[in-house]
Order: sequence, then C-alpha cells, then structure tokens
Amino acid sequence: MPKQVDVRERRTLIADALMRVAAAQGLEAVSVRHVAAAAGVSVGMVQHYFRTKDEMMVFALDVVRDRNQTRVTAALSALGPDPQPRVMLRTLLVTILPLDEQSRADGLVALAFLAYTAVRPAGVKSDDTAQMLGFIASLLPDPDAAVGVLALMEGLGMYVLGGQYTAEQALTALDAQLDLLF
Amino acid sequence: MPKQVDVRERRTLIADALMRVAAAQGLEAVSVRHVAAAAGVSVGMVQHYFRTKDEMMVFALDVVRDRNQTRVTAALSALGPDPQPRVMLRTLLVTILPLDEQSRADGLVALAFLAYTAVRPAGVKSDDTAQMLGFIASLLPDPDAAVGVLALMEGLGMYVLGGQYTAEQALTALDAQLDLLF
DNA sequence: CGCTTTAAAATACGATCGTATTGCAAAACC
DNA sequence: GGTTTTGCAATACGATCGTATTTTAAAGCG
Repeated sequence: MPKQVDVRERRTLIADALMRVAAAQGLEAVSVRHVAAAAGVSVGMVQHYFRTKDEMMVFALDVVRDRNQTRVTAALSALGPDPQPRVMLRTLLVTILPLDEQSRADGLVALAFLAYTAVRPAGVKSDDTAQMLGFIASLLPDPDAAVGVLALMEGLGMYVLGGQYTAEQALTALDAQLDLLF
Repeated sequence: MPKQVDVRERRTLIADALMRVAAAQGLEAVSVRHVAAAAGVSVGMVQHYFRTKDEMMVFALDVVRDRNQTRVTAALSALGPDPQPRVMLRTLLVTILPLDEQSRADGLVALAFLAYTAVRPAGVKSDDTAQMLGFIASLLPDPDAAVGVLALMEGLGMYVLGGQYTAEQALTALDAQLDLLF
C-alpha cells in the first residue's frame, strides 16, 4: 500500500478548502468538484476521505467549531492567572465576534451552516450552546442573564457579518451591556 | 391575448411556494422546478414571471420583508392610542421574534436568505436595519441602547429558530433586558 | 371577424451535480 | 520479493440544474 497518511490532516485540508469556497461564494457553491479544485486535489481523493458530501459538510462544521473553541481557550489562557470575571467574559465574547478577517470567514461559514442545519432533521447539530451558556452564567453576577448575553453576542455577530454594524458599534454595544450587568 | 392577469399576485403566488420549499427543505432545495411544482404551475410560467432564478429569489426576499413590516405595523396599531414606549418596543420585538409557526417559517426563510445575501456582491440587501434602529432608539430612554436591543432580538430569534432556546426563554431574556433599560 | 398580442405550457440544451465504478501504482507485510 | 492492501486518479452515469426556444391557445382590439 502507499505511504501511510494522516487521515485527519487530509480531511482538514479538504475542509479548509470547503470553507474557503463557502466564505467566498456561499454554501450553495460548495460542490465536491469545487472543493476538490480549491484544495488542489482530485475528486476521487475527496471521495476517498468523505463517502458523501454531507459527511464532508458535517466534518467542516466540526472544524469551524473546534477552531472557535481553540481561539477562545487561547484568548482566555492569555489573560494570566485569576482574571476578573468581567474581563474573562468580555474576552470570550470579543473572541467569538467576527471582527478580524479570519474569524469573519469562519463566521460566514458558521452562518451558512446554520441555515443549512436549521432545516436538517436532527443529529447534525451539537449542543455547545448549553455549555457556553453555563460558562457565561458562571461569570455573571446574575446567572440568569447568560441567555441574553449569548443572544446579544450572536446578534451583534450577525449584523457585523451582514455589514449593518461596524466592529466599533458592536464593541460599544457589548461594553454597554457589560456595564449594565456588572 | 389571454385574460389580463394580476402580475404581482402571480409573482406572490410563486414566491409563497418558494418560501414553503425553503422553510421545509432549505434554500438549497429551491430550484425553479421545485418551486413550480410546489406552486402547482409549470416551469414555463415561473419563467414567464421571473426571467432568472435570482430575480425570483430577490422578489421572495422582498415579500418576507413586507410581511414582517405588515405584521409589525398591525401589532403596533392594535395597541390603541398613545401606548407607552416600553409597551410599543416590546410589541415590536415580540412580533418579529419567530414564536409562532408562520413567523417561524418566515424566520427560516430570512435566515436562509441572510446566508445567501451575505456573500452576494451588493445591491440585493436593503437597509431596513437603519430605519428599525431609528425607531427603536426613539422608544428608549437611552437611544444609544438601540443597537444592542436590535442585536439581542436578532440573536434570540436565531437561537429560537435553531431550537437552542425556547420561546419562554427568549421572552424572559427580552423582558429582563427591558427591565434594565427602562 | 381577423389580426395581433400575450399567458402559459412544453420541450430542448448544455452544464453541473453527487456518486459509483474502475484502474493503477506504491508501500507495507509475510 | 511476491502478494496484498491502500491512496488516489480517472472516468462514467443518471439526475437535476438554469435557461433558451418553440408551440399552443385564448382574448383584447381594429
């Protein structure tokens, strides 16, 4: 057999290409052929690592989520020991907001997938929302406010992605909310 | 020539079918043929009223927006004369949230279109955001809080659509925010 | 009434889709 | 070192896509 290959790495390579296509031309432009071309590989190779297109999509969605998770934990651990809850929360929220170019691309992909999975029967979506909610609640004076905080961040992200809000507007609104809650 | 026909009505008939397809199977399932079948008409007729698929999509998006607008003004005018700002604002927000089945379908369509237009070059999106923002600001003690209120509502709507939040959770978070602001 | 215009259907066309199938070369294994 | 397994490419297949073209029939108008 040919040289042993890192399956996860190959899959990620393809998923990255998928996300580039999705961010640039939308999820509807994501086809096996386009993704293969964007990755610089053959259609057959994509098929080798993903039996179906849906399998590929689900994997790519997982990659986006993992990346977000990684960004968040990195930003949080960069805060040093024993940061104030408010600082931690703000860091978390700002990290997830699509403010720079890379996280903007991720956000576009996540948005496209959101619309994609909203209709799917089930099984695809995981519940990182619940755990995020719990974490936010642990940082707030009033844990019940977590639902609103998460929703506010999501909404700000949407409007930033859509171009209706600037990054500054989003940050201002976020800080105003934190002022209210702390 | 055949009987004169109400063009707008025919277009709306087709757009309604489009939205039914999009709400049930996602925007990717929206094809000229599917829409025609869902509307119970021929492909040729769809082509007669929309020269391209994109033209059809843009029209459908406009219909969704108009319907939302209509719902809001109806709900507001049902409040009677001189309602309190807080009541007006709450009515506005609750009306837009996808809490019942019909507005949920509209919300799904709007979400799908959001992902669709986020990538499109330009021209498609209108700026009803700005006018909504102004209206909300006029109802708030602190007009600057409008940005956050609108984003919160959008985020709540997303999570309700995605099934992560229940309608009750969304309403509770909304009222909590109004308590903070008034 | 006959001509013309137009709503609507039917069909055709080439491109692209997801996926199945087949072929082949390279390396791991006995 | 031959055999077998596996990574990957190539290609084929039928379905579906958006759209162009052609036909049919009905009704407005002189």
